[in-house]
Amino acid sequence: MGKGWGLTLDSDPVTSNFFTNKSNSTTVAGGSFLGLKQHHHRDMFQFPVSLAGSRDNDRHGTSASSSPSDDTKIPVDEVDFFSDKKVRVVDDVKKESIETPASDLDVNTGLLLLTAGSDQSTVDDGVSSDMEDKRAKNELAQLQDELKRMNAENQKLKDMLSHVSNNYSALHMHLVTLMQQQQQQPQRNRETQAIQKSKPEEVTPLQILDLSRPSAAGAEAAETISHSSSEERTRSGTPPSNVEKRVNREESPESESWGANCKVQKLSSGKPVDQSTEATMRKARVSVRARSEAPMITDGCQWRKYGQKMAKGNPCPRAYYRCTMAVGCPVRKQVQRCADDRTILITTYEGNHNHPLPPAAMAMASTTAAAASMLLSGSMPSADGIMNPNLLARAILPCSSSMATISASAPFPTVTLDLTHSPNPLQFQRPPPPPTQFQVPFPGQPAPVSAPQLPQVFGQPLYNNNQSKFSGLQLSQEMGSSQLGRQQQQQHQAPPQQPPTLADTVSAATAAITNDPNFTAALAAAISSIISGGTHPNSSNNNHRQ
DNA sequence: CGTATTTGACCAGCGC
DNA sequence: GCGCTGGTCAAATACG
Repeated sequence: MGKGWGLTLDSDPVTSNFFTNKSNSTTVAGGSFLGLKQHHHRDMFQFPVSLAGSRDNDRHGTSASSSPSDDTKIPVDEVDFFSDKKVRVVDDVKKESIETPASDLDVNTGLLLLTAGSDQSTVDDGVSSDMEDKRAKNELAQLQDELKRMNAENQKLKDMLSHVSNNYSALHMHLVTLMQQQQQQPQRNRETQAIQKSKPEEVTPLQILDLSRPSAAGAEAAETISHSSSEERTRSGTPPSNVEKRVNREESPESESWGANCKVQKLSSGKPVDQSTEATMRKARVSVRARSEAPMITDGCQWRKYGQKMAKGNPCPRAYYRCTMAVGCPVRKQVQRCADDRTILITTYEGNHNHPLPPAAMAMASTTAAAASMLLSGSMPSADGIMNPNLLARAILPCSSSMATISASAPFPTVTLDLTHSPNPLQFQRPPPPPTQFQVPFPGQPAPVSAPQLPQVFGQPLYNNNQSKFSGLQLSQEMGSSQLGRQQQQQHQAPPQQPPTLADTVSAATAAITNDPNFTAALAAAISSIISGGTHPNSSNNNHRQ
């Protein structure tokens, strides 16, 4: 297992790092939202907010810039800078006497005032030190005000993000629940009869199928949304293992998926705590096929390898991981390369997280949870084992309705999200990375990615401390760092689309967060898509469309 | 030295 | 019952 890409993620990188300054010493003092923006990100996305603090950053960037984008920006910044300066020098005379409260512009130019003042002093030494002190104090006060304002703004943005995140989770889970109900309506009678034949005291299909537990999404808000259903499930108490066994045995084994159901049975009989819930959660499997040179795809979670086996029919070993983000998290995953195409990495998830997840993990977890939920809701208790694939596909990957397939022959109900197809040939125009690299550049990295660079997730540096495994999520391959430009490209290239549904919006946000190499872009896209509810600002989603 | 990974052993289910 | 297979455990090992 390669060590180079071992990464960890803060429990909540957005709230703990992203809105604070502790992570990046190179950022602008003052803690502005843009302060985290690094030079190589600059042309990827910019919030439509103009903060004074970014100017110094740009100035630093201009000193040793070599990229074309920098070249184009340098003169503008310089001109602005000095034009402000000129104005500033003239204004100094007034300011010395009246000490007016600082406007935003004043704060911005106040930094320049130091330079201007010093320059001026070389020309005119007659300015009294009293005035200098006064002016310096004034500037200090302005800066402090600005700092406060920035902090308040950061706090507001933080709150907004939290709110949006909660809303997203709630909406997502609500959608899943609604779709479950929609799917269950025509089947309920038949399923109930079937179950009652085998075991009359068994739990109802609704209880069995309720996989909308928000743990996979990791959001507390979602937990409250499905609180009642979770309670019901817990109170029901009856392990659905019998139903599972019956269902599983109706399906023939498939070499590429998790095989026997022995583990579920083991779990059901072994541990007393929450067995029914866990067993129910773990029987659904979501397989993600994605192209990746990395040994594992990034899903935002921390995993620990606990086993490796040679699977039948595949020369590549199958690795077993369990989630280590929380003690006792039941989520496991298998990672195996496709026998036919070694560049395809098959990651199979099972279970739902019992702990909050960082946004990076939420994207994948909620997607897989939705897939598992709807898979089970449509197929698990029924004999045909098939739900409406279009509905599932649209709900999971609305942008790639042909890429979500359901394996009816798997020993476990398994939905496969095939993310190996790229509808956009532009995505493959970039030179292929070295074998040890990830195809998806990490957020915060300039493209192309080079392996030794410290990867970042969502604009935050990741600690390369070998605590866990992280690599590039391949939900959409070849997402370059120039995300915004590509998105704009894709907006033009994308075929005519149906009016976006809620699932579209949710998945768009998910995909954006998951794929985007620049968290600010992804965040903005997610927020925008959720808030606007239909404009698809993140056309990265269109990567999946065909 | 603590933690993660490796890898052989072990267990259970399933088919013959 | 036996062998095959998938999945997990845990001691040994590697690594920082």
